Amino acid sequence: MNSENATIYDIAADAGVSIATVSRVLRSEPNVSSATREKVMQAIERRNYRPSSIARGLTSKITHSLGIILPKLLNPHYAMIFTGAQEEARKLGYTMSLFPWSSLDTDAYNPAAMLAERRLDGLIVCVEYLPPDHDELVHASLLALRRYMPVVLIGCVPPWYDFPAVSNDNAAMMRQVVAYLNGMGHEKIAFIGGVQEDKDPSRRDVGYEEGLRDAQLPYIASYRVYGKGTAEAGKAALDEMLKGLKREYWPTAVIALNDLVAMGCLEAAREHGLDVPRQLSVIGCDDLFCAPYLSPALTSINTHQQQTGARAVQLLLSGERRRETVAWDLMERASCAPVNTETEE
Amino acid sequence: MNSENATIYDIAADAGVSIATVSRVLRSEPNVSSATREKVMQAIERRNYRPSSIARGLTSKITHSLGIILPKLLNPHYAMIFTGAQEEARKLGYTMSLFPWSSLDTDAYNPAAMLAERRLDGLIVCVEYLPPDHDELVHASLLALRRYMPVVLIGCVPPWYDFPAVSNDNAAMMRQVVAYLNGMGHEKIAFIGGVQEDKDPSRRDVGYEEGLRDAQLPYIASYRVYGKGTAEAGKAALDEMLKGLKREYWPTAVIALNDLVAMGCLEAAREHGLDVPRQLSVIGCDDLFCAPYLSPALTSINTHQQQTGARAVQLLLSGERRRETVAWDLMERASCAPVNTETEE
DNA sequence: GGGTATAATGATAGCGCTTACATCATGCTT
DNA sequence: AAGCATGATGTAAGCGCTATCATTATACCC
Repeated sequence: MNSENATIYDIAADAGVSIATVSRVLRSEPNVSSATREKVMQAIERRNYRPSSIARGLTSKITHSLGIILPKLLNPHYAMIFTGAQEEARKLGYTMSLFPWSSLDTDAYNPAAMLAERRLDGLIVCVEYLPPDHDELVHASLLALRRYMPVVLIGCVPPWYDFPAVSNDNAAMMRQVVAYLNGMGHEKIAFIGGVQEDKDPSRRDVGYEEGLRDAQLPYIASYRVYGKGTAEAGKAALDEMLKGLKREYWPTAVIALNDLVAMGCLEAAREHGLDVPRQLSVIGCDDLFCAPYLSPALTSINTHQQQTGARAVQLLLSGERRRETVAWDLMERASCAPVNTETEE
Repeated sequence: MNSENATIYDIAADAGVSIATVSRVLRSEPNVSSATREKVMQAIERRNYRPSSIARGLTSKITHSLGIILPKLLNPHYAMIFTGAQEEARKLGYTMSLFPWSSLDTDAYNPAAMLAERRLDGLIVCVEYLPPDHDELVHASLLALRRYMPVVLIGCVPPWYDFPAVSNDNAAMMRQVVAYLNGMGHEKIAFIGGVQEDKDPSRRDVGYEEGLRDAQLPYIASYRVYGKGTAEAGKAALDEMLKGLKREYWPTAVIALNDLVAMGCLEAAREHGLDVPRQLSVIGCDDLFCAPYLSPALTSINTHQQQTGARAVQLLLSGERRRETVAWDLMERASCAPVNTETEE
């Protein structure tokens, strides 16, 4: 195991050439005679030689390795982003390492030190919804990271950040969702968001408001609550909303920030004896792999996270400094239905 | 962005010492006077200097980076393993990179070349259930990888492989599951496995057989089918089983290889108009995050995958060459219930 | 106080590559 | 046949560290 590997000197000696020549064939430079190239290739083959990316990196300053920062892979949303990014990186000959970190808790473990020592060729940072007062803090962290390597952002990025980024047009997405539900006759449409609001126009909660306006529906504050974006939080949020309203005011549709929250909503609806979708339509976002297997199967938005991850890698490596938007698809399933016009109960 | 970083020479010059001394304080060697150490620390602070792990790796042969090979992160089972491994690695000062590869398709993209160039300090390989004729192939691939770095395996490892490994005692686990169901009165217990059987005694399907024997139940071949371990496959497998049997012979309980398969089973049961758990108990394995949110909530086995990942890292870095087993917990939820003794229909 | 163990520091040789730059055959030009 | 691009190879200087010596300063002993 781990027997000391051959070096470029060994190959040069074996092939009877200088290390510069070996290096040339390794990097497939043009000016090498085919006879020499052949000799070298054979020596490489014979010793099963692989150039050390470490040594290469020291000299050439490029390490062919990227990093990605995200809160947690256990959330399939991030697993999709990671997968998309990782696959794209691999295709381009890059390795991808994970540095878990949530932009929500800026005080916790900070990967900056570890990142600074690794000489990565680039870094992708998944930014979570930020409470208003976190904007500055997170921005400072990002600037610090950028001192060491190029950075591309993914997610809900405050508009004033001067970073290349890939995201969905969340507001437009939510406007479409509201229109979709309204098209089925829903007028009492609730929204269960993530952390508390701020004024970022790219946010989903803002899109929800705009959607109501487009549909000429009143904005009812009680229909809009916030949670932590988890299933438990989603369940608690809907539960509280229902408990706080007389039955006649209960919403007929609820839009969840993401599928985890939607799962919690389904659970809460079940506990309140609400039939989904007959009495309550539920729509999620992210289209997690389990969405079709919930009951009822969850209508959701496929946000093409893998593509988002892949694009981020492309931006990173191309050096283009711009913001991009990825399309989405409404996945119609059983959890949303036209509003029930028969008398309830 | 990416302004050329300070080097050890810059720090040495700033602090008025030699690079050897700077290196000493970096590695917190004892023989440095506190005055000198202080000077150096200040220079480091002032220039915001971080030693290059690349250069370090070249000299010291240790790169503080590990790799992990697994089929796909989109399967939460692997996301859990990765997370456990990654977190443990981070705690120990190591970075973790992902190399996707399934031991099932040995012919597809092979990460060996990329791995050989990276001078990783170790590699974790998640081995999937192997069809009999794959044993040798995969073993050869693993030996090839071990030429470059230490390897620790996770998962269902053929007993004759001479590699350190971490896994569950799958057979014992399945024996317990059969006993659990039998204890609720079930006698017609089906099993939906992964790839076709072989004789590996650590496998879940073998444990299923043993469990039946322990309970003095007959082994009925029609109750045991195989799929690909996905939700779709699970659904198709149960569907076919039911279609192939007269209703009176339908199993009253089904054990799924994992939660994905179990999700498929729930779906199939729904389509066949079977009430779970009144007419059919379903039990999964892995305890995915969505298990409690399925309906009915899925009874499953928590196999502590994160812990498995963490242990693998510990074995890797400690150099211990042995096999380990991780405990599991039965998570009782609503999808399993005592067998229904009333007349059906 | 001369001699010796010990702590503190410096000089320097790699680690395994890439990359100017130098060298040396070739073949073509005129 | 002298002159010169051009192609093919070699030489050697780093890249930013670690690690082994060698060297010097400090302390301690009889």
